[in-house]
Amino acid sequence: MPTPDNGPAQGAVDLISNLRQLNGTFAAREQKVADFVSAHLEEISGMTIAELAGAVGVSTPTVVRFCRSMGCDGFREFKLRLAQNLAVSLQYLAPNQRDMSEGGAGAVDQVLGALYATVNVMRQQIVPERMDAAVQALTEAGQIVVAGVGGGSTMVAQEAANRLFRLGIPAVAVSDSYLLQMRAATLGANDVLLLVSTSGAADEIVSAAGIAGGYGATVVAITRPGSRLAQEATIAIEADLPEDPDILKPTASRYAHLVIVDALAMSVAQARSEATTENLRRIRASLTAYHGRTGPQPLGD
Amino acid sequence: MPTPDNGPAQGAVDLISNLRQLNGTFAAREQKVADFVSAHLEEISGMTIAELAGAVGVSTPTVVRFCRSMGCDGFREFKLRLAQNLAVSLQYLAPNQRDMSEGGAGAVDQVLGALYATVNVMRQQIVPERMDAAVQALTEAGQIVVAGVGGGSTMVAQEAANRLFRLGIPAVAVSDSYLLQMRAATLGANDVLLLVSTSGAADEIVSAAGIAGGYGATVVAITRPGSRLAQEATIAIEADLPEDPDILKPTASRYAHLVIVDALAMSVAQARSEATTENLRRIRASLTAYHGRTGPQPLGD
DNA sequence: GTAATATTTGTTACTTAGCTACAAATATGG
DNA sequence: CCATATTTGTAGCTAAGTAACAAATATTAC
Repeated sequence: MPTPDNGPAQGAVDLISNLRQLNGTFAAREQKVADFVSAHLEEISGMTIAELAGAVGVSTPTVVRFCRSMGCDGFREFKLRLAQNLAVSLQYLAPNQRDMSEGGAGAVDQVLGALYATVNVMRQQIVPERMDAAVQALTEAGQIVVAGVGGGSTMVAQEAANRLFRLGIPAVAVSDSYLLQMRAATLGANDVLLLVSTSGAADEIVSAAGIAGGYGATVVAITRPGSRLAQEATIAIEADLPEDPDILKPTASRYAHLVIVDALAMSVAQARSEATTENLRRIRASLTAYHGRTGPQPLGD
Repeated sequence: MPTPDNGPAQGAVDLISNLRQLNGTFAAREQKVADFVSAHLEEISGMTIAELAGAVGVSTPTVVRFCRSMGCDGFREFKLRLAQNLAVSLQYLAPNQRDMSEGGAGAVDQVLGALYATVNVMRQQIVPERMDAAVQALTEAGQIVVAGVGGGSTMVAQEAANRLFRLGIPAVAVSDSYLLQMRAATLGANDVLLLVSTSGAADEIVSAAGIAGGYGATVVAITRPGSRLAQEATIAIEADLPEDPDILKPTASRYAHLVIVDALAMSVAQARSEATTENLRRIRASLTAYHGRTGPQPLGD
């Protein structure tokens, strides 16, 4: 859909999603190649065309033809692009190879691995139309109430309120359950309730969505696909994110949610830029007067 | 320094930093190759060894030898690894090519671009020893006070306190300037003051660091290299992060700081795992009793 | 200062990887 | 059931990457 005709080897096209999309449309033996590639994504880049053909049980030209069907110029380019597409997650996700015990930077790498994996999955699942709809609702909102349950989501909610508030839109983050129900009941047709929940099953959140929706407010939810919250929401930005069962590790989905919030806030900012820049100028001016520093520095530190 | 002897082609080693590190130690003609590669990083993956050799003005075996010096098995592997290393930044950092105007997923991509860029820079600058030292201090801390100024850093500070608190260590986040000074004064030899500041120049933070340090507390700072805060801190985790001057865009350094905090918290958790798991078990049990759900779900949502 | 050794670099030759052209086999439609 | 498309494999070709050896250059010791 993003690229109706992939003519001269576009570097940015994601091979893997392309593979998923074309799945089923291949000729019989080419499909076998596709299956094998899907199952052994990481090894392909290190293989020769003969090895791959041998492993699949087809001839080498079939492999080349498969690469062409994928929009590549040949096997060489296919390998290269596949490697590049995978690199992001692979770079840090070297599975057992890395010692858990090595302290120092090891922990950083682990966090980064989870971060990359989560964020990439999120990127695949984002539906642009939903984002646009959410941006529009937020841009035109009279007031915005943001909420999230649990440690991670609370933080994201607060950050969302923070960012939106800076744009001159009355936005508050609510973390108390009862307060949330009350706030939800005060929202009207022109207001937005923005909810963040990894699971989408927390009662207080779903209930708040119902209440706000009942009063005609737009409910934007960042949550798991098909969850109760997703069903209740007016606009559901859905992402099914992998979570590490290891309870010692941090919840990586926070990052994905933060990215979504940042993207929404940025789009809203651009949409409202006239009103916004004036507001930011004022904030900056007051801060500069406060601690004297100037220069191209991000607001708020 | 991380890899004294790079024997059998370690996949995770970053070629580009390796290149910078080895710069100057190459033989004359190999150095010419290195220079050319540095200057044309992105094109290399698409070149043949003959093309590269021709462009540099050396023989093909010299190129192969250069690749070997870099720890690769040959030119093939070199190209592949270079492509992988570059992919991360290239994937989203396609400069002006991407339309600013395309809403929807475009904003997400922009945020992701900034995220990747920032986080990769951070990863390069992390000093493992500092991380280890910080982890040790935090692990053995009697109490921890966390603080950050400005929107982004405040969030990170709160998240840090949140994570550490879950591990059974008394940790609080302070956002009020005066309260921070007071809190800092109450810290003793066994306590830790964890400060987050992008600029490292905010008076209230630097002052708090001085006070806490004066009373013998360990001051851990996540901040800019050489900043006032970095100088004042006992353990400085330094990262010089690129910031987009566009005020509408989100502050990407938050992500880098969050990753550091997560990594620290995770390491502390592992260090204290005996005490920790019991604590987490209790939290989980109480939550489960509260909303009935179970399963391998991250704590707190 | 020169001989001896080590290091660096290029030339030649070889193996194999990837691609093209063509032919056989299979599927599709009338 | 035949004729036409489409798919697949075989054989051969080009060139890419590498190895082995030899020449050139730098380094060291006496």
